[in-house]
This record gives sequence, C-alpha cells and structure tokens, in this order.
Amino acid sequence: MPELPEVEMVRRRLDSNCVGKRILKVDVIDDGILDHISASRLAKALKGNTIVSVRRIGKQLFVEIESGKVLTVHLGLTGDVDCPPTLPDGERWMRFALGFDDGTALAYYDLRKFGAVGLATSIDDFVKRRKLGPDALSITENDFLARVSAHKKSIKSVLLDQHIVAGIGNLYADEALFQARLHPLTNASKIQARRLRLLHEVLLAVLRASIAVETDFERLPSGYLLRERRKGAPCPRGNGHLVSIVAAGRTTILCPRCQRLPRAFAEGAH
DNA sequence: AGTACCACCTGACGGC
DNA sequence: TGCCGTCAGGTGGTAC
Repeated sequence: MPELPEVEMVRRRLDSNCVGKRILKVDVIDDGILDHISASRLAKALKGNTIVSVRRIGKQLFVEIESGKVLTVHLGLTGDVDCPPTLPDGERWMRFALGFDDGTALAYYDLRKFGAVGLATSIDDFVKRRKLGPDALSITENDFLARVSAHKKSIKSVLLDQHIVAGIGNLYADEALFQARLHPLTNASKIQARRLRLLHEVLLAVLRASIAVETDFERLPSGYLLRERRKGAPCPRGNGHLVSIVAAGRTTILCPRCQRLPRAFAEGAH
C-alpha cells in the first residue's frame, strides 16, 4: 500500500527504532528483491556498521550507515518494514532482515516482490542515476508548476511519473485531482497556472492529512475520496456517483460532475 | 526525446 | 468445494 505517506510512516518507524544501532547480522531470505547486488556483497558492506539516519525521497527510503554508504529500500506494491524485538525466522513474505547489537531487528516483507533492497554510494548518486524527481512534500510551488506544465501527457500520468515529482501513486493522484476538480485526462500543459497552484496546494494537504491519520483512510475528514474510493460510491461533495476509467493504464476513480474535461483540454487535443 | 504499454510476482475475490 | 479469470496502491525496459 505504499505511496509517500505510507513510506513516511515506515521512515519514522525506522528512525525511532534503528538509528544508533550496530548491524551484526544480515539475512537475505530471497535474493530476488536485491537490486543489482549479491547477498554476500551487501552483507559485507553492512556488517559492523551503525545506522546513522533514515531518509526518504518520494517512495524511496535511504538508510545511511557509518561508512557513508546507503542501504536503499523500496516497498514496491506490497512491501513493509517492521522493527521486531528479535530477529524473526521463517516468517511468511519476509525477504530480508538485519539483526542489531541490542538483539532487535529490522524485517522487510514483500508479498509480490516488486520492491527492492540495494546499496548506494550516496543518496545524491542514487537520485541522479534514477533521475528521481523532487519529493512531493518539499517541492516548491514554482518548481511544481514548471515541471508539471512541461509535459503534454495526461495530468494523471504526470502525477504518477516519479521523475517529475516523487511520491504520488495511483490513490493520492486520484484524491488530489478530485480535490482540485481536475479531470485525470486533462493535458498537463494546458492547465492554467492558477489551477496548477491549487493542485499543488491540495496535494500537500492530502499527503499531510494522510500522515496525520497514520494513513488510516477511515479517519480522513469528510470530503475525501479515499474514504470510499470505488466505482458507484457517492461523490464526497454530494454530486452524484463516482465512476471508474482507465488513465495512464491505471484504474482511476473520479466524479464526472466535479471533474469535467473541456474538449479542448483533453489529452492530445490542440 | 517523449510517451505508451507490458512484464515482473502473488494473492484475494467473484462467478460458474 | 474448486477452478478460472480478473484485479491490485509500482516501476523498468522496450517499442513506437
């Protein structure tokens, strides 16, 4: 379930449970989740190191260690990281684990194995190599406007593109577009500047609200699409019912009355 | 270069 | 009950 708010919850969990601890054991249960590195090379780089900090850009986690190297962690579609009191053994879906000097552990779970664990020279180096865009919570309004309006594809696929802005996934894209009353298929380069400023503003509000309720959508204020995001559910503004379309190849839920698509603004129109 | 599409992997769910 | 098709919140590579 991990988009920016979910990954931020994991970051905070690791920050309060792992920083300052020394890695004694590196347990690679399934090397299919390793990102272009062997289990032995990763273990060698990590063992004996103390964890210095845990950072996040978009959906990407960075665990910085004493040596200066960085353990990179991505949760994919179904990943999660836990900090159990002892090193687990044989748990379902556990793919990777670290054992610390105080007996506690870090355990990485990933049912579908779309996630990845790797090693980087530095956060900057990783960001450059992957061309990762600025984090959705930190990007300035001007940068957001410039980056988003530079693309002619649909606003939905722009929001999902981690090279443009990092951290937004299918669900939060739908929520932000609903809040900004933008149709997902609107050509991003044709959206007025003031509407893009609104989109930036609601995007920040949505991400912050989700973090505030610890990503429990049921606790979101009324008026949020995420409380009941499904085809046929009532529009949170009371404007009829939600529908489902495919945008950017993904299931997209919207309110056809709140989110109109002017013909001239459609993707591909000119 | 920019955009569109598929594959990667496993499980849950609805229909027959 | 059981089998089958469909769908799921991400991303990288490949093919236009």
